[in-house]
Amino acid sequence: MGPQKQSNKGVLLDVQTHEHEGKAVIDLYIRGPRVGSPHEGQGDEPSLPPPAGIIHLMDREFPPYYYIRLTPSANPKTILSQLKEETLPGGIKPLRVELMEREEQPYIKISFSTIAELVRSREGVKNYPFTEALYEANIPYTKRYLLDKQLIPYTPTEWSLTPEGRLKTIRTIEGETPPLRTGSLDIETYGTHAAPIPEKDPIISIALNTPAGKKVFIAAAYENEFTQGCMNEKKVLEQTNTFLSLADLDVLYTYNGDRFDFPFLVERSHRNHVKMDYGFGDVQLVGKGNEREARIHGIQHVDVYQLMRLLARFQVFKSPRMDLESVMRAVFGRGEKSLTHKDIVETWKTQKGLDQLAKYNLTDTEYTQELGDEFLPSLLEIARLVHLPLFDVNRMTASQLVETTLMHESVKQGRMFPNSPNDDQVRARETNPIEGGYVKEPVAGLHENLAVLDFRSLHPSIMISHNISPDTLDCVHPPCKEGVNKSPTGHWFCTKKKGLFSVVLERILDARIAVQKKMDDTPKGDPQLVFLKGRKQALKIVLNSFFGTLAYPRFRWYSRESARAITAWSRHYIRQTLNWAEEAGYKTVYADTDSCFMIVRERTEQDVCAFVKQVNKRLPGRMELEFEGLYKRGLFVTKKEGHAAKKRYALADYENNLTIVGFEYVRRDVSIIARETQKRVLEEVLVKGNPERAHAIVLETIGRLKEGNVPKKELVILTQLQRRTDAYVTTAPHVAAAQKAQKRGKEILVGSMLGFIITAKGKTISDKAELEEFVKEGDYDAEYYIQNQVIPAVEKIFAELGIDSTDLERGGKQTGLGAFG
DNA sequence: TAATTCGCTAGACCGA
DNA sequence: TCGGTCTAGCGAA
Repeated sequence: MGPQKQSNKGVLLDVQTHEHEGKAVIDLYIRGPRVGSPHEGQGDEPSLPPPAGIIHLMDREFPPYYYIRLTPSANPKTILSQLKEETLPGGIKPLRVELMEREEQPYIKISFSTIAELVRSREGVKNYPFTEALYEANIPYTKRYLLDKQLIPYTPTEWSLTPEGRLKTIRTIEGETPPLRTGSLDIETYGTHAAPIPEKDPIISIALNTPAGKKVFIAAAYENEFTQGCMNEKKVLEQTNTFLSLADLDVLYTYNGDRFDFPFLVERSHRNHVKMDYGFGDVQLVGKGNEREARIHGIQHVDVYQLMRLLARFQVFKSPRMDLESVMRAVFGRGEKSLTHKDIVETWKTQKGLDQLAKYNLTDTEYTQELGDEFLPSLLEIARLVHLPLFDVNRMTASQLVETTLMHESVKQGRMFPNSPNDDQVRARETNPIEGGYVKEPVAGLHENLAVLDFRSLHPSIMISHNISPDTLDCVHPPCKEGVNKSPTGHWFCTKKKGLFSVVLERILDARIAVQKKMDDTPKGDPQLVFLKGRKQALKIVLNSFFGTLAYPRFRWYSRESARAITAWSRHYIRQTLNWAEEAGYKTVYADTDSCFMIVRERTEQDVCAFVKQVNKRLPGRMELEFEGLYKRGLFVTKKEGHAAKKRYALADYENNLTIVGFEYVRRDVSIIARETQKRVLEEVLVKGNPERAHAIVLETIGRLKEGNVPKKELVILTQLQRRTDAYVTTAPHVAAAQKAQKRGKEILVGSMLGFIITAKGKTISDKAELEEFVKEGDYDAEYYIQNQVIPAVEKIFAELGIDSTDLERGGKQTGLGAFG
């Protein structure tokens, strides 16, 4: 451990594992204090960085283990001595066997020298006659370490060593975390195949964006201020290694590095006999189902593509496509189109336009960097919350975040984790779904002076207020049975002892409120705000994930009755609120799960807020109704079948901002021409109060379509291909378009977003559908876009205003406004 | 191998 | 050619 002896404090960055002399060893990567600082971003060579800041500690005293739960008839002591003597099936000798108690149940804790032995032992141990079940038998080893040691990554950490230099203690301590050093990488490859193949196609350039400078290494005789020409691929790879080592990063961003850049880098390095080493260790590609993950020793590889997908799932931002440029535009409102693979092939063939190639290569790293830096605070907060390295949380799903958080609390409370369900249990759970939230049928029409109220974090607040948790469900105490936590479903939750879920949720909710308070107290423009915003975002994400997992059939802590109780209470409280509003003299026009719309009439915002206050007095615990806003106008439309449509409405506030919910305008599977026309119509109707103008806009759009000069990009319909094209029962337009493209030799991946246009040629709509790239400008079915896109998007709006739009159906031959006006 | 249910709409498909 | 039913996708919360 050597020269770091003087300092035993640092920031824990990563935990990994390796095997040494037949023993599983934990590797801890800790950022020690940086001495001095490198020159930032000047010149073409990174200047020498400070002395390597990463400390590598090893813990050799943490054997992997799991628990055995014994059958009721088994004698724990006898079995303990038996297991101590015995060699397990497969010739495995346990390292340690101990008897222990959890929640008043005896368990045997069985430890092994290596992870491989633990894994191999499971089947045999499971089949012993005295074994009822194995517990905590498939917890990843490094996660187990963080759980048991209660260590939190990215927080200050202190450790001590024995005189022999072995790790004695390690713990998380209070203190500030210094900012992380981040950089980004992007590669370009050359190949004429449909998709690049690492075994065949070379890397032609690599761009790097680090605090020590920006650089493109290109395998060509081309140089400029940021580009260095290299003789060949090997040289490009070697230069990259050197540059990255000197850049001394904590975090390296890529965009899809897991599935593209790193598989390439690993394979091409191998073929060129170049050792990949960015200053500390090599790069590992870990298979995970059909996916791959690229893990770099000592540096956190944050795949920004994975991160953006995580954030998109939590609706932090919305983008129909997930490529770098689309995401940039969705998040920052800017982002230039990158070179296509075809452009790159052409450039490389002719060796003309290398400046462009280098520029785009570098631009992509800049975009990746911007996105990464923007959301790193959120990711860091999640990492701290669930006590896992950035690398792991970067690739996690909602249920994994929740599961990990609950595991930490379980360890703290000395509880055993429930086991994951087997396939039969999953199937049984799937066939028995729970009832969801309440949606009130709206009163169709154009309303004036609307107030919108909503429950702040509805499900979490119900869970906290009624102590809902699988471990408090139907507790044994008689008074609880008829207490305040008796749910409308008839089940009840303990009123004496807080449950696992409630404890965790309350902690997160309190943290979120504290962050909000800090934000309110922080002056505008303070750089601290960025981090606070990120933290708040992260807390919200995790907070909102708990309810869903309770009803998720594969979840360890699945509890149908808990989930049912939550939704039953949610329906109860929203209905209750609607009633109270009516009693107070408001007319309620709509409600969906946690929100409530009512007509204010002659009352003021103060009146509404006073009403909200009254409601809050009557709500239990941490439940809270909030005043969301006041609106000048709101529109609900009638469906084809005559009832008012739920989950679609439009609002205009007193600052003339338009909010559109559920309508075609927000749907990616509708053409831009239809969406934009709908938005303009809603704007005229709700914001400007000018329906005649709205009508004229539609006629004008229909005219443009008929003339045949609407550009392609306004006609594209986006739809995701959710399975292989041959796996569909019916051939929808996007499937038909994909099949045609496949016949032309295009490779189409499952899950990809297809952009298609309804052309003039063909009988059915599917016949006419072609992927955008195969359609010439001007080749579109004007009738389709008029009758099936534009008119359906606007006619229901006009219908609510009493405007006869039958002239639209006939293609805008007439211009009358019918009954209106 | 990883959160839920509610709801709308389209276009294909099928039988009369 | 019609009308009903089913498949599929997407959004709200």
